Amino acid sequence: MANSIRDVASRAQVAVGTVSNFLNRPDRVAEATRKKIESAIADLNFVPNASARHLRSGSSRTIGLLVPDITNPFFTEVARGAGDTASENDYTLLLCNSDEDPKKEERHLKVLIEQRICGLLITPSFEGLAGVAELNRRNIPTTFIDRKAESLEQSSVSMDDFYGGKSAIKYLASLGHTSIAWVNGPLSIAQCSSREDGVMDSAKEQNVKIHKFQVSQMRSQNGYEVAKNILESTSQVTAIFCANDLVALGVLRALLENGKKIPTDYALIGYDDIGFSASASIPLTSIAQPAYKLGALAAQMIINEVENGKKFKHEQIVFKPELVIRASTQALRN
Amino acid sequence: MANSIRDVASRAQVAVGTVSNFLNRPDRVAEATRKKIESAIADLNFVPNASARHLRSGSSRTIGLLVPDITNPFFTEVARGAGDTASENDYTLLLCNSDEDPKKEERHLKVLIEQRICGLLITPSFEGLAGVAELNRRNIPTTFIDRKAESLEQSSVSMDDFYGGKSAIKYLASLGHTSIAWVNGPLSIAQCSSREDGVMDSAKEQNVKIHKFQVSQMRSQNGYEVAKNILESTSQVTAIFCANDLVALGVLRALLENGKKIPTDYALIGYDDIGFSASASIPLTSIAQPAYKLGALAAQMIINEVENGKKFKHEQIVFKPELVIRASTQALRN
DNA sequence: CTGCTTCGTTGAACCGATTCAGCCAACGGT
DNA sequence: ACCGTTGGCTGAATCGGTTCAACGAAGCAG
Repeated sequence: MANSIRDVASRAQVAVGTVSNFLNRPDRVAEATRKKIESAIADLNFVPNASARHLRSGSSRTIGLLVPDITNPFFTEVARGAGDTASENDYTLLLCNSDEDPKKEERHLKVLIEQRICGLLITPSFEGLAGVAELNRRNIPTTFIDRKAESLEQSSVSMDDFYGGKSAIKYLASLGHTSIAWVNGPLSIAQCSSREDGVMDSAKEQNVKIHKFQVSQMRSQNGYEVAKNILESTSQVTAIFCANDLVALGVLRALLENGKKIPTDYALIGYDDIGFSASASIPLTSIAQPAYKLGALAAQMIINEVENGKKFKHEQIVFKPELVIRASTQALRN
Repeated sequence: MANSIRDVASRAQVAVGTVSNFLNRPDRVAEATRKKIESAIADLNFVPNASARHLRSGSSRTIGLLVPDITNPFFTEVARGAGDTASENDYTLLLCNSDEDPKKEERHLKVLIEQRICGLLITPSFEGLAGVAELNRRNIPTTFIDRKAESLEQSSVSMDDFYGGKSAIKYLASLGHTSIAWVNGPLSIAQCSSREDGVMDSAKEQNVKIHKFQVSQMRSQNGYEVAKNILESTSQVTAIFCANDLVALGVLRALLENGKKIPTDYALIGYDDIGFSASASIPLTSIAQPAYKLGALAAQMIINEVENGKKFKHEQIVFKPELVIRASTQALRN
């Protein structure tokens, strides 16, 4: 059923090597021959077999992307960026979602190794470094997304979380807020911990008081639940900063249900600037992260590394997030 | 660097065929031999090469999933379901996002053919049937997701959109609404057209008046924009039904900005029941579609078809969507 | 002891591409 | 006329698995 390069060769009356040249280095093939091969390919409806190509050439032209939660719009955007870039460079992206489950993550890594991916993009969670070590042992280049690499042996494309945390507090202080609730996720997640450092640093500088709250997972439902604690707390909080938008949306819903007005009773800031934040019923001020760009750039970098081999030098690129002001924040009325 | 089955064989002092048997049919291998091979594999850190396996065996154990918009949480869930099921059956899922761009869709289909996928899952948009014909010509089984197959030659897993449209109107009528705005997407999309049929059918039955509005794309921003028309319309609309949740969320935001109260001024219903609807600031009543299940079942069906070949009989499975009542709807005050 | 299975193992052929040494004009310089 | 170079083409070897006919040994029946 499926035609091979040999069928094409015999129909075009040329050698198999010539067909291969036509496919990979068309400039090495004379005009007349080219025409013959082209029409043979069209007649036979020939499409080369990627497995055979990969086997012989030694390169799979496939990169893996392993994300912890494809449900989070932030990662969806990362995947879109990486996918588009891969496509443009004639690479195939193999997207794997671990659902924050180490078992699934391990299984996916095994599949990726079987596929002989030539590069891996990964957002390492607290665990997940064991699998990465395995990849390293096999000399498969790995690039971190949204988490800075500690070692100079690998590249990363990440965000300045310290700066992000800092700028949110600075902005709230500039609006006159002096008592701010900070709703963070697990400190074992690098991003959360850096953002908290930024928050505390800025708090000292601006002389505002931070009241810490914590969620176990950074999902909407968790934000909804923690809001109760904020409302019941005796401190005179006038602003709330959440470690991501999903949590902030949960908080927002709880506050409105309790008859609070945003931004008058509370100013509210999220993090990530996912699409839903702009169209939330009270559009959310947020710290924007260029998720698509993160994915696209990371893909570009790993492709460069794959193609330039040893002479490639690793980079740790760090973007500064950007404050996006919307309706959920305003100056404190005096 | 990478070890082959031959390295394993020589280290374990057995023939390559035996190692292959160990990998694929362990029961055919004696206990003692099994042990030798196991330790050789561990020593060499051997992982089989998927390309070589696929090339010889003729089956890639890979299924493709082509979605029109990975940004839409509905499709993200479909992908999650399909991915999990594929994984459980030792298949690899190749997820492609066409971004509703026919060019991208075509490119992805070419890649999928090169990869020699053994089955394709696709949500066909108005276009995109040309590519599918190509797949058919190559005898690659294809299963439609969220769109019923017209032909008995292929399977599909879809939703009863007529019923969904109908039940939303029936519910609103039961609350006392008699003048309802219906915000639909392009009728060229099969789902939209069926939902509209259901809406109109129910309207006649219940004796309510439908006011039609239309968006060109089913995204939040489009809903936000169309809301203006609803507000300006002279008709006494008391309820709004949108063809999906993203649009409904856009409408919701616009209404609140205009000082309207939900559900008292307007009852509002969406479609899909994406996660964000439950945690919107006014939780959205919606027509729930089991997206994860759709993806999971479709994957299971195509795997069955791939493995049972000709004796497999195609099925068109149709689920009934389910009304989920939340705060955005209530009985009309008289 | 012979004939017949069954079980476990062997190794060469094969899948469909790429690679590369080698070949044959044709051309240009001297 | 001779030699070196270049451009275009050839086809066998190869990548790393799977498959399968064939084979030896063991077990059992008669």
